Amino acid sequence: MEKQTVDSPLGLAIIGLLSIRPMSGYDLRKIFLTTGMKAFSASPGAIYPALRRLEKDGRIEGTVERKTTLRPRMVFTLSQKGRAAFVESLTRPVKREDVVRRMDNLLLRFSFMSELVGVDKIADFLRAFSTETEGYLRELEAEIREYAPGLSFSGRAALKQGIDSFRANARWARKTLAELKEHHPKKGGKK
Amino acid sequence: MEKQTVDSPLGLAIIGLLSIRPMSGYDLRKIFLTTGMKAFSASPGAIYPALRRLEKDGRIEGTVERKTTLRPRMVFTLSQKGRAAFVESLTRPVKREDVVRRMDNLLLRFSFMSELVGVDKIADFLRAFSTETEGYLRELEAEIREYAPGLSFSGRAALKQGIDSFRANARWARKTLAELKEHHPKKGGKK
DNA sequence: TGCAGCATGTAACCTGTTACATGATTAG
DNA sequence: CTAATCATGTAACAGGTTACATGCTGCA
Repeated sequence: MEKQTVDSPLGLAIIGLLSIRPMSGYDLRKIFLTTGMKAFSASPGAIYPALRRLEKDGRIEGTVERKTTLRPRMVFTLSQKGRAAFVESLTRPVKREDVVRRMDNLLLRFSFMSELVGVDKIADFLRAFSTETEGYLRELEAEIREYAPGLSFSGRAALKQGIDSFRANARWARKTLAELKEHHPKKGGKK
Repeated sequence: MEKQTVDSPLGLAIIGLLSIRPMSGYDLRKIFLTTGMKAFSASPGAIYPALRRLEKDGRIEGTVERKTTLRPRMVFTLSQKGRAAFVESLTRPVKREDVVRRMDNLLLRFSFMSELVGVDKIADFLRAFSTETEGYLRELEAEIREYAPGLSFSGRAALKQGIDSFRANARWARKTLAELKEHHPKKGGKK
């Protein structure tokens, strides 16, 4: 079987944006610099090598605009293979470890789902997201009950911040699932 | 002047833990594996090289227990220099960019503050944290107002998640600042 | 003409991941 | 004795950071 390509956060973000429309490296940079995707690196030293990796892997294709000059503008398009692999990666099961160590990756996956997978898959994602988040939340709550007395003021407060933050995520997932059901009632999704 | 040492997340976590008590690499691993610090790498391939870097830099000192055997146990202690540098790094100003791209680093810094800096510095930190978080929150809110119509269901929901999450952080900071004032009333801290 | 912004790239470096390897100690 | 756990490490690789470099384009 094909080797399991685990995307870097930046690679995944690029693929996701290209799934919306073809773009150049510079277009991607601007998005990372100016929108809510500021968490990703906008440095050319990260973006251009990432694009070349994805191209070598056959998941995107670059075509040169403005051929005549020495400074061409390359526009990248998601290939069929790339789109298929991306859809597959979007629907991978949500594990506890993803919630604990790769929350950013989960949210990134979610943000591109509507256009590429059915409503039922989105609902599955949100349900697993809730389950795992709430599970980890219980671990953290047990931990604070057990260790709180031994911790310093700021140590304890930092732990509470973690709990608050996972709690906000769990709430978000439940609310979003409810909205999803409201806007796409009853019968299954498009895929 | 000394070169500005920017710590890797793992390096900072290790220094912080060693500021509480001396430990071996294996002790650190266990903490990263079993406590709320799961977000850090517990792999030997990350921890042992990090310890060696910090030692070479003179910020920690390793002493061998159980000298006789081929598999020694090394216990690392924070040096005076290491402690001073750590305190300095804890009190560095909180910038907008820290909130946007290095939230984890900020929370890590905060978690070790009580034992090393005065109450007034902790309060400064929380105030700057609130200010910057709320500032970024307003940026995100402007963004969702402007772009929401053009976004897909999941794209919009992902943006909302970001807003929820920063909002939770802002609330946490204000609540924590209030608790701090309650428990350490009026007159300045120890440093 | 000159400058700001468009657009792409490279090189050195740092750090983390994965996988592998090794020996020591202790409980059953 | 032997398995689990303690304890430390290395090598190959991947990906991001910072700093630098270069050329094109439109406009004042």
